[in-house]
Amino acid sequence: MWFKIDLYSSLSLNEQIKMGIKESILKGKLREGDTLPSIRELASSLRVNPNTIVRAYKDLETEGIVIAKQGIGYMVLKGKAEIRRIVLKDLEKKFSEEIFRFKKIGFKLDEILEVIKNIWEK
Amino acid sequence: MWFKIDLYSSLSLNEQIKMGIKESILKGKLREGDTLPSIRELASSLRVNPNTIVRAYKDLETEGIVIAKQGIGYMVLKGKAEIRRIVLKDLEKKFSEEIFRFKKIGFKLDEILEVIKNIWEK
DNA sequence: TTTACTGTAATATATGATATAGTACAGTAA
DNA sequence: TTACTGTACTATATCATATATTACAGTAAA
Repeated sequence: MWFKIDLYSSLSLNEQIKMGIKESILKGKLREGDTLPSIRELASSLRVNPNTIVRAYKDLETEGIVIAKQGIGYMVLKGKAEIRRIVLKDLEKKFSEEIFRFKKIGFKLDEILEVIKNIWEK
Repeated sequence: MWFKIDLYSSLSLNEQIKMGIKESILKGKLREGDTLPSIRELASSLRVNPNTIVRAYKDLETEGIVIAKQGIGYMVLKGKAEIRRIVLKDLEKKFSEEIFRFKKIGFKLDEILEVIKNIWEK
């Protein structure tokens, strides 16, 4: 498969799978119009329960990234550029609450940016 | 009390309490040498189980921010400046994994900084 | 039509993290 | 002695996450 599961990640399996599919699109391993690996196939190759794949695929469908076709499979609806935008939006949502907390406490934007740069350089 | 608990926060009670104490120091409501509210007192004022406060206080002690004194209470060991540094380090740790993921995928630092700025301006 | 794939649905169970409940013990100080 | 402190321990509850299992339904090719 195009990505692997890290049992020690802070991300849940569900999130890792969704991210894995998005990354696959970004890397060009999946393109608009392609079908995702079947639920049972991905489940067995990642050694994960099929229900877990079902949930991830449905979430991706809700996000508008793929569409389900009974008896056929899941088809990719978005290309690289759109996924880039979506993923950056995901990041924004994920960091929002924490950043606001810091803003409220009285930290300055530059201090936060500095933290990000520090992480980046490691 | 100097802070409140948000039952709908994405942060656990434990994390909210630890953050609440740190913020209290940053706001000058708690100073080096002060004693924290007693475990039972804070538990009842936040309407939270005493065990939850115990855990939070012990975590703060592990971080070196307070020290326990049997029969007396918990005493604050750090001032504003040190807490500022600690809290920024906390942020760095919290964001690291996610930022690295983006770096690895091929995003540029500037794109991430842009996301942070977007959040900040809202 | 049969076969072998697809997705879908539903119920039950397991696990771990988090928080609660309650009781008992130990140190401090007035 | 009294009334506060922190500490320790065991039990229970809740929720999110993931697993296990079985059954049903759509698609396509032999």
